[in-house]
Amino acid sequence: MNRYNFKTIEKKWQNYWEKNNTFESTIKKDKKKFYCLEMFPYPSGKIHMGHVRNYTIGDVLARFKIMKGYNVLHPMGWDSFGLPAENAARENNLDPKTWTQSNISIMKKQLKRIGLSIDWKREISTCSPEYYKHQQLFFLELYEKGLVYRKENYVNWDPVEQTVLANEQVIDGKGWRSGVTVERKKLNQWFFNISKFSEELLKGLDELKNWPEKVKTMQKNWIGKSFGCEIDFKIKGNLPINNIKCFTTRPDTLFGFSFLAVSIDHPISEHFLKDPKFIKFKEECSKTGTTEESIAIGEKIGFKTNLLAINPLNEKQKVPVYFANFVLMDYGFGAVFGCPAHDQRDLDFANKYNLKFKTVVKPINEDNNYKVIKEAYTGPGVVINSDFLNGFKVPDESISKTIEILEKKKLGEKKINFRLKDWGVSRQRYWGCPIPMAYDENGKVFPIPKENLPVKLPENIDLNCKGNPLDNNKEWKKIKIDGKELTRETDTLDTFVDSSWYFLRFCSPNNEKYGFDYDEAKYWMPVDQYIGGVEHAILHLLYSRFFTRALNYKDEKLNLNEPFQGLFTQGMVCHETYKDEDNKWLSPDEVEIKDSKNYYLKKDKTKKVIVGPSESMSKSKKNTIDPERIIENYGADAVRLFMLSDSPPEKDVQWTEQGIVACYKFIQKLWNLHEKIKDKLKIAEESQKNSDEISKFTNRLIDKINVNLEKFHNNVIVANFYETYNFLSKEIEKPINKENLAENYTKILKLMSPVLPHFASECLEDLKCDNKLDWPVTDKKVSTVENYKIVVQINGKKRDIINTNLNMDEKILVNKIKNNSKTSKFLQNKNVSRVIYIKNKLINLIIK
RNA sequence: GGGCGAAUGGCGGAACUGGUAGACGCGCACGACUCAAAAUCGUGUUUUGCAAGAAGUGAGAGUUCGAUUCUCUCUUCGCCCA
Repeated sequence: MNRYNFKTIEKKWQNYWEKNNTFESTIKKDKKKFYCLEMFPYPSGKIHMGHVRNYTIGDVLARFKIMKGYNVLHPMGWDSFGLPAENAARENNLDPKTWTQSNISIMKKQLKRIGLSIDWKREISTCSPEYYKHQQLFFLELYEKGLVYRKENYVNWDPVEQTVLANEQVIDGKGWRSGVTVERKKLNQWFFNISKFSEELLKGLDELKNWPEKVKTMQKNWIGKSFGCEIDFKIKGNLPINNIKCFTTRPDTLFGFSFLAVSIDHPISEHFLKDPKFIKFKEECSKTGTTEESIAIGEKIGFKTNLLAINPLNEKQKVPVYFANFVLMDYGFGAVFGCPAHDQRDLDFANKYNLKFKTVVKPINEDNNYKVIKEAYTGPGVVINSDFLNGFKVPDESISKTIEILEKKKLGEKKINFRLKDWGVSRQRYWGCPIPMAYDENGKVFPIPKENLPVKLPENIDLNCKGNPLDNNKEWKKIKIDGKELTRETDTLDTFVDSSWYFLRFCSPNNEKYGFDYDEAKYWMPVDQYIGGVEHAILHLLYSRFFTRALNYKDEKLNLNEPFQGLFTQGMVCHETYKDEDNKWLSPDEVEIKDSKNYYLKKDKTKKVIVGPSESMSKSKKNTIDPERIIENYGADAVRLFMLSDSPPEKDVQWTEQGIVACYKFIQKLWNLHEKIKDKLKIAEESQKNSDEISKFTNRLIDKINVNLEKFHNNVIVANFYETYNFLSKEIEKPINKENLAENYTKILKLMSPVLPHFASECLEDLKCDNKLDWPVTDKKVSTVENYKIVVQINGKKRDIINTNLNMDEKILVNKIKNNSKTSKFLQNKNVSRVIYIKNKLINLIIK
């Protein structure tokens, strides 16, 4: 028996697909389109198992849709701008372009070995001027539409990296990469006005029926719509300040007012800039980061002013005004009223500065003497100690009625507030898309004329300088526009901008005039199925949703709001972690498994290995497995099979050597079976009666695979394949009709081909079948109704399974059960008081 | 602290709209082949019991003829936000 030689066979089919342009996609208006997209990779140097899982899931779907007759677009590209290239270039004394391009060519080869149904003619790379010149044009268009603006803003400044960090790059007040405490710094930055779309982006989520609820909830929370009230507090004091506006979601606790806290960046701060104590306080504040998290965890500190704020509902009450580090200028109006009894942050603050406060909400089962002492009460209840608000139910009634009263008295106004802030896109980096702007000596902004695009990155730069290399490049910085001497913007765009429209570029990757062609984009968009890691649940997806809207804003030429119709977020690939006796990480290659409990060092078998928990593969823990080596040893089909088996795709999967070996062996077994079937087809009697068993099985299998593919139950599909093997290997031992076997076996191979494309293609060719890969349909001629197995329950307990005919009469069935040796013993001397009969499925006899 | 989700054999996991719990794989055990091993093939594998049977899907209740599935309370874990 021939062994299945995956090396030659996989290469053969990959060459075949490439030569025949099998996966090249063009617009075919008569066909239904399907745009299948996986998140494009960052070209870090090597593909990792996470990529393999991601692209296998996508590939199975794309191949399935192709076979179903859809016109499928399945492209691939490179998210090739970004910091790692700069860092690597600095370390190896290379330029980022060379480093990136060599990584791309390596990774492309590796991806091709997985056997993906990619249309490589559409390959794009975000770092190429052919890509980013369009992005610069979009930037200018958005600028014209008023969606891009420049403002001075406080940023998280990483003093080591010399760059601005996004909030999510600040962890525990420290830079995610440098680990150094982040500082606050004021810089001129470019912003995208994403907050203009807050409401739309929130509402749009309802349309996204094929998105995981989890992701939608995360986006909802991120956008953070809150209903509340804007209150104008009158201010008394020795400064020309008459009022301070606050936004609050809890106006119903206004009688619990104890202090007013404003951000250190609040406009009133200019009156204090000469006070050295205030300057000192400000410096102290800048030590804690600006993230909501660092503020929540960090100590709450305040600076007391001589100002007093008057409670609008009780003019006699005057409370102190503080500057406080926990109030953010860009949320609401940069000022909050403090109600310590019902907000933990306020309570911590009040206790620190010995401020008096009142309890104004009590839980329902407490009496009116209820008092908050150490823990703020934020739950539902009833308003107390609040004059005319007393008795209102918290929260719904109390909030809406308080707002009503405030509005009537002209003291406040109902307001909706969003947490979502505008998107700062300026990065002080070299390896990114240059922002096509320039300034005169007064700082006046001049957009680069569109005909001068692209603004290309200079080459041969010095990356080892401090700060932004572009800023240090005096020649590049100089530019003349209309005879005017100007200085270029030296910041580059956040790489999230690059990935906010690449799905549009794939529709017309070679269009030189514009980022995409409207007709082509209208045909292919939206992406029918987008697949990627859940770590992009918020930012990348939200930015892409914004950018699509922004491109369509005002002219509506694109006529598209939501770029991703369907979204699937796959889990990570995990592996056990190993350490030696000195607590140093070990890679799986260094470890030998003796039996399931004892692990030893390969090079020194007297030394035990400490096995840690399975965690997502990462270089730092050394628990990575190199896909290239695995494909080399076991073949692409085996890897694909393993990536789908074991765990549902949305959950993490555990990589094990045994698992991949089992998949490899299974393909061998399928091949052996294939050889047996071929023999059988040579000798099988044509006259042999047509057995329905195999047809019935195939019919059921088609139904199952269809359902499981649509629902991404990929692990169940693999189980279905194993069942199929088990069934077929027994079935072919029986006498069998030749035609019937050939027909059904062909169908089965086709069902397997999205998962095992090389293997299935080889077998189909070997059978000299038509090479047309159409998706099998069930054979309607095969009867499925002859025998029904019915579950017999007595008092709800399963006692037997019996064969019946379709829709058997209840009385006959009960009689049958009474005379059945297995069930009759439970019925002796008992009366059947009730019968529940679900035709063709189950019968339950209730006895007393 | 809030929101969302999960919990099923030794392990990963399956079970359609409330209708046979444990599919399928791994592991393990036994057997066949072999001088032997590997590979391969076969049989078994929730617990308990010789068996008939009984118990059993994190714990406790509830609805129902019937609950892994629905409701409530609790425990643990995960993710996100804070």
